[in-house]
Amino acid sequence: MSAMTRAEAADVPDDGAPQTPERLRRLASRLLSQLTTRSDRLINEGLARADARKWHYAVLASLQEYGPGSQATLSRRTGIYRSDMVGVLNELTERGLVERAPDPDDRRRNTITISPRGRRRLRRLDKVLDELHDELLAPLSPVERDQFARLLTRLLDHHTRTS
Amino acid sequence: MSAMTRAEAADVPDDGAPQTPERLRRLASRLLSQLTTRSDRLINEGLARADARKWHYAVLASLQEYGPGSQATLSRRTGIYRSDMVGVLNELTERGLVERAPDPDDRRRNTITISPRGRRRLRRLDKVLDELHDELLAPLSPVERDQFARLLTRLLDHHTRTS
DNA sequence: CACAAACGTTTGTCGCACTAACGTTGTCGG
DNA sequence: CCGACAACGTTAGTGCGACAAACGTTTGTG
Repeated sequence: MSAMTRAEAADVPDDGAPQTPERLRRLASRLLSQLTTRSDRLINEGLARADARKWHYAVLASLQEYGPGSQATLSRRTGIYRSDMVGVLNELTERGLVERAPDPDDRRRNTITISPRGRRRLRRLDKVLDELHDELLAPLSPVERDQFARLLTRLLDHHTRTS
Repeated sequence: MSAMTRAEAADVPDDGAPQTPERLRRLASRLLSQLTTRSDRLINEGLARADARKWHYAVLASLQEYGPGSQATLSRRTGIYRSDMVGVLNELTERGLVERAPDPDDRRRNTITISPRGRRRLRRLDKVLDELHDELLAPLSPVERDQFARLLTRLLDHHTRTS
């Protein structure tokens, strides 16, 4: 009970390796959040270099694939909260990537439309994100990347149904 | 260019399904952060019910496995920033789970020691976390859980070496 | 002995998920 | 027809996690 305490704190000079406790190394939740921290940083910095944020991409992709929609619709499709959607759309309109116009059929809504410039931007961001994901998933083979994505999708699906 | 716009915003009443764009569904970074959001919430709420936070677990596990250490050492072992470590250790000492005493050999440091109560708490939290991870990984078979953990570990390792 | 480095601490920043509240506008049941 | 209610866009604010900056104290090092 007292023999093996202070094993490295005084004796061993702590050679480089951060010595993560095994309990933590095995914890899926921890692996997830740690990896996500790195991943988010990687993606955010990459997108920032292209004057974009991931929310921009989400909105542009949604508009491209499903056509125009109200802010609330976009909110549901992208998972961005409607509170935060306001700012995102401000940024996108500033850059001329989308257009925000009041919906004549329902004057509570704004109709958001992607612009030609927005489409070009989306294609650009597709490339940027492709490269970034190559970096993110570098240690994995194509097959493993697929496995990984499938596992993530299954877990995410389960926890969104069971919300 | 105008035929398929407003495809669902007006015509279809948007039946339940949130219609996530395919571009987003395939994005590993997005899957990661979405899942981590859910995972973090699950874990945080579960630990909160046991009057704990995940940082508590990290520190207790580190102390148990490697013995006492200074706050800076703990910081490196757990990945918690030294700025935040202060508060965590306050909470842990308040609950009598660790002891913080000035190190006589180096008066800059505090030596943090786990208490018997801390050890009991750690065992309790082991159980709590086991149950929570069962919920988190529910859709996966044991083999798949292992695959998942290995993939995460490999990715994380890669991005910590290449930090 | 001067200087740099490590330690613990306080304070603050940034991004993200999320809540609360408000005024406006549409819907629907009696 | 109207009164209750819901949806919309917007503003402001909360909580949390990761992190930077700066400070006084203490300790090794040239």
